[in-house]
Amino acid sequence: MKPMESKKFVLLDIDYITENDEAVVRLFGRLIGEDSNQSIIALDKSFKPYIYVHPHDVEECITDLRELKVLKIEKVRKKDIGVIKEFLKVTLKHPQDVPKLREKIWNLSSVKEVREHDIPFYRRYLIDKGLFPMSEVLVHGEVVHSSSSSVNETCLFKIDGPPEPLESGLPELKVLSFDIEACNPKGMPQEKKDPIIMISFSSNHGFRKVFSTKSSSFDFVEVVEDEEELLKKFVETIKSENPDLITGYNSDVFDFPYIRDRAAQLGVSLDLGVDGSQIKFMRRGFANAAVIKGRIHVDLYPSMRRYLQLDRYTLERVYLELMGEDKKDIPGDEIHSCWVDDGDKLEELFEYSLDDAVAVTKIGENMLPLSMELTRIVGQPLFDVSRMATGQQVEWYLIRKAYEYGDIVPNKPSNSKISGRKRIAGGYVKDPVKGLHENIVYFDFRSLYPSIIISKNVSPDTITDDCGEDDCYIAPEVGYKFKKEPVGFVPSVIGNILRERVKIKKMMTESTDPHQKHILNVQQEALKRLANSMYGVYGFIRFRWYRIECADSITAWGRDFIKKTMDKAREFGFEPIYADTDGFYATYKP
DNA sequence: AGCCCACGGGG
DNA sequence: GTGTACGTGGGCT
Repeated sequence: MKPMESKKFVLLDIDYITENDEAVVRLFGRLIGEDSNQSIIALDKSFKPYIYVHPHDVEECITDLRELKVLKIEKVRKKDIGVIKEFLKVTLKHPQDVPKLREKIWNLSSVKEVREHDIPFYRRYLIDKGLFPMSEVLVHGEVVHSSSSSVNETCLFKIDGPPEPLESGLPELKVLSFDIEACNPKGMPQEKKDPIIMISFSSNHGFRKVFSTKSSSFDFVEVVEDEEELLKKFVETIKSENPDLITGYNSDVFDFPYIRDRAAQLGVSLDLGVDGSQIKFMRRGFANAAVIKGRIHVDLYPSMRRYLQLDRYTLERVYLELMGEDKKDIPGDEIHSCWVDDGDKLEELFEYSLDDAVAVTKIGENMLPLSMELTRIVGQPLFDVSRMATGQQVEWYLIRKAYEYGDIVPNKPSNSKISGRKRIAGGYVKDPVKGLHENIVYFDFRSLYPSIIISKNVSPDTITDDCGEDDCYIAPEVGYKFKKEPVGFVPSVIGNILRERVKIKKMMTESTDPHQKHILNVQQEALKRLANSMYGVYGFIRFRWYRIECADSITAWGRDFIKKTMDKAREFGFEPIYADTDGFYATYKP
C-alpha cells in the first residue's frame, strides 16, 4: 500500500474518460506551492450519473425500472417549483446510459416525467461536489506513476475520498495569446491552398515572438524553413511556454480551424493537451469551439460581444474601446501585397502581426478577470462560461442553486414549447422631447429589475391565483399575483447575490491596497452583471425558468415605478425629457 | 406581414 | 458527449 498523499491545485478544467466501461472524472489543475510549475490531472472513479423520475405510481415504477438494469433506485422528496413531490433518483452505470435510457424510461406507463436528464456529467460533478473552477481544490489519494503520454511535467493522481473545495482568491495564471496570418491575392485565404505565413505569440509574462517563413531584421522574428516547420514551432512554443490559458480573437472560427486543416495537409501532430491529446473541435450551436485538454482556450471574441455594447467587434474596434487608443492595422486585402513586397511593407506586416497578438493579451488582461470571477460564481468551466450567453450563465448558476436548495431543475423546453412561448414586452419608453437640453441629469434604474423581483417576490414558485392584497403583491396593469411568503427561489438567489455584493463593496471601501481594491471591484461587477441579467430568465423563451407572467409583471412594476419617479422628479424641479427601461434623463429648471 | 437567408469575427 | 444552443436585419414574395 502506498501512503496517502494530498495535493492542492487551482481547478482549471474538467472532463471525463471511460476506463473499463466506467466513467473517470478528470480534474485538470495547476499545482500550488513548491511544485507550482506542475500540472495535475486528478482522477475520480467514484462518481456515478443519475436522473430523477417522477412516477405516476411509485411501486409500479420501481418494478419497471428494475427491469432496465439500473444501478440504484432511491425514493427522494424534492421541491418542484415550490411543490414537494416524491421522485425516484435513478443511478446509472455510465453517463452515456442517460441518453440511451431516458426515452425508454419516459415512455413507461408508470412514469410521468424524467428530470435532470440533460446535465452533462462533468457539470453534474462540479455541482454535486461543490467545486468551482478557477478556485482551489484539495484532493487526497496517490500519485500514479505511469504518465507516459504526458508532454510536460504532469502529475497523474488517483483521488480517494471527496475533493475539498477551498476558499481562495483569483489565481495568477499564465496566459499565451496567438494570432496567425495567411493570405490570398483576392479575398479571404483558403485553407485548401493558401499557406500560413506567420504565427505570432504574446504572453502575460513578457514573451513575444513571430515565426515566419520569411526573414526579418526585427529580432522578435524567427525564420523557419517551411510551413511544416512553422506549425511544429507553433506546437513547440505552446509546450515550452506551458500556459494555463490560450487566448485568440475569433480563434474558434478562424485560427484554430485553419491551423488544423494546414496541419492535416502537412502531417503535423497538434498534440497540445497536457495529457498529450490532440486539439479537438466541439460543435457548440452554430459555431465550433477548439478544445485543448488541460489548457483553457478562450476565444475573446464571443466574450467581447457580451461584455461591450458596440456597433462592430473587430479587434481594432474593441482595442480602441478598452485601451482608448488606435491599434496598428493593415486591412485584410493589403496583407497579400505586404507579404510579396519583401521590403518595408513586409516589415510592417511582421509588426502588425505581433501587434495583434499583443492586443489580444491586453484585451485578455482587461477581460479575463471578470470572466474568471463569473466562472467562480457560476461554477462551470471558464471554457464554457466564456462562450455562454448571459442567459445561459444565469441558468447554470440557478441549476447549481437549485441543487443547493434541494429543488429539482425544470426541464429544457422542447422546440414546440419554445415556439408557443411569448416574448417579453419591453420596458417603458418615453419619446424624447426634441431640442438641445442643458443641465441634464440621469436617473439610473439599471438595478431596478433585480430589486423588483426581490421586493415583490416575483418567482415561478410564488405566482398564484388564490390570494388577495393582504398576502399577495399584485402587479399593476397585468394583475398577476405573487405570494408575500415564503421567499421564492429566484428572489432568494438574487437576494444572496446582492447581499454578497454589498459585503464586497464594503470591503472595497475599507481596503487600502489598490490591487486588492481592484480585485474586489471586479468581483462586485461580476455579481452586478449576474443579478441584472437574472430577470432575463423569465422572458427568454428557451429558458428552464421561463415564465412570461413574471417577466410581464416585472416590466409592469418597472414602468409604474419610472412614471412615479418622474412625477416625483417634477415636484423637485426636474423636467423629464427622455426615458427608457433603464432610467430617464431630465433637465433641472429651478 | 411573413418567410428565408446571410451575417458576424478572422486574412 | 446526461451534445447539436443566436439574434437580427434585409430582400423577396
